[in-house]
Amino acid sequence: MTRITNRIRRLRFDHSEMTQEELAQRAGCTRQTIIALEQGKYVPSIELAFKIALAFGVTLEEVFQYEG
Amino acid sequence: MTRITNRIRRLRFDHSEMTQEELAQRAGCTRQTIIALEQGKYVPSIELAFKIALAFGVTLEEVFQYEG
DNA sequence: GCATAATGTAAAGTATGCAATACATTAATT
DNA sequence: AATTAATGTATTGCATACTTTACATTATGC
Repeated sequence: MTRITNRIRRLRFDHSEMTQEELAQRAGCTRQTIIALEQGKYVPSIELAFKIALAFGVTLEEVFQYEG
Repeated sequence: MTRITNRIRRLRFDHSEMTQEELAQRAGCTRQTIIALEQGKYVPSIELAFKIALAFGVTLEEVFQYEG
């Protein structure tokens, strides 16, 4: 019932097809976490959300959206 | 060891001294959660962070900062 | 066909966000 | 001084983010 969506998978491919592994390393989390996030299995903490946005060089809102 | 800070308390006073109770109601959480957040006792979920930003009418980054 | 890279699935354990409840303290007003 | 509003402290409990480890599947290239 969360209202948070993300564009991680799309952003990965927009960024020269960055692999899940590489994104995980850049964001300082495990590959499993990236997989789960892409599949919408859970919503990241704010800290991880910021790190992922940083890994892509975009703002948090460009990666994660709140569907009010 | 989290690197997340917030400006909730300042924003409350910038918004006609909104009380913790009123902010809690607008954000859909309890007053205890607002208190704990202001005291830096924990970091909110992304969902709550978005709701708080909405309550103030600002972006998430204007409320929460990642100290890289 | 085989090797390798990329992605996916599964399960167990730790840490913590947040609610809920109850009580204490500090203004501010009359 | 007494009342009320605002803020703070403390505790219990549940849900879930995230890690770790291990194994399975699906490309892609030689």
